[in-house]
Amino acid sequence: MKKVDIFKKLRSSGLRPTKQRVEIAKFLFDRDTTFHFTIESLENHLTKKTTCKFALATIYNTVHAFKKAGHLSEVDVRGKKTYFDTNITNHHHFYDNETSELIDIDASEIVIQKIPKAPNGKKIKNVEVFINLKN
Amino acid sequence: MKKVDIFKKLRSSGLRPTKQRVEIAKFLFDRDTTFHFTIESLENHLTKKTTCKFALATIYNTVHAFKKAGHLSEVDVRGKKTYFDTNITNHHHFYDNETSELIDIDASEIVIQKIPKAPNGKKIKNVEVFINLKN
DNA sequence: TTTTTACTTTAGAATTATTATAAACTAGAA
DNA sequence: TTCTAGTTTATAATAATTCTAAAGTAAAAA
Ligand SMILES: [Mn+2]
Ligand SMILES: [Mn+2]
Ligand SMILES: [Zn+2]
Ligand SMILES: [Zn+2]
Repeated sequence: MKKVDIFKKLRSSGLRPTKQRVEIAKFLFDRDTTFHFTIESLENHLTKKTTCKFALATIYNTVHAFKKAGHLSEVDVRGKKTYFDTNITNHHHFYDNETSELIDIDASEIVIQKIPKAPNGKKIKNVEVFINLKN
Repeated sequence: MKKVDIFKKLRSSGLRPTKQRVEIAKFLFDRDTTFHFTIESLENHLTKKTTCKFALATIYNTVHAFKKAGHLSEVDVRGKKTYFDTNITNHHHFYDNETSELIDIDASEIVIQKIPKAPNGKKIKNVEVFINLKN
């Protein structure tokens, strides 16, 4: 991903390209495959692998701005911390409870044959399949 | 559900039948249909509809004991609060984001035709389908 | 370029859900 | 009854997240 694209992610999220935000965007989007992260894991990476300083609030604010702009999604995982996902396509997850690891499942890999109709006056927005793993 | 059964729930959870615990168990299990709740909604009910006093810690402890004994399950819902479920069968959920309401879907109402195999050395423990609703 | 303005970062405080603590209380065994 | 282990409770501690307001900076205006 080029610098231009990083700036595009920032601009389309209503964010000025400050050095903190550029570092965050580079880490999140300048890569070949998508991944899952928490604010904590993101902060760990940033403090270890970059030179600039990051206030926690800056990380929270930037991640939320990306999410609001549709550049990140959130995954529901049991537990206290929020998991984010750079894969914003419709997809599903394996969850390994031992390692707390999320693994993507492409939407095409799961086919649902039968599904109930939505209740009175409601529509189905999306269907999320979550597969818990054991050893 | 008879008093005997309430006592059985408590005993099988390793809990003595104190007045607080009996009230909690009666509210959770002495009814015809299962339901979903949070610690907060449970506390609201208990303080309004019963005469005895409940420390928050007692509610947390009792609910967790029921969960550990398998009398309650936990549902993953986006948000900060933990949702519990008196339906302990394998089942799925509709989630109405407008009202924050969970609606049960019986396991038989969803049929999955195709599912990926679990990664290396792992097995599938269970499959949870979560259907988000919109208006 | 300088000035100005609006936006941004930051440290620390506040908030919220949850869990831990330890003293006063109680169910049930002896 | 007495005794003991288990229980309730108020309160403190913890952990993730959000808020605040002062100091700093990007980019528009002059
Ligand atoms: Mn969650
Ligand atoms: Mn949750
Ligand atoms: Zn994913
Ligand atoms: Zn349910």
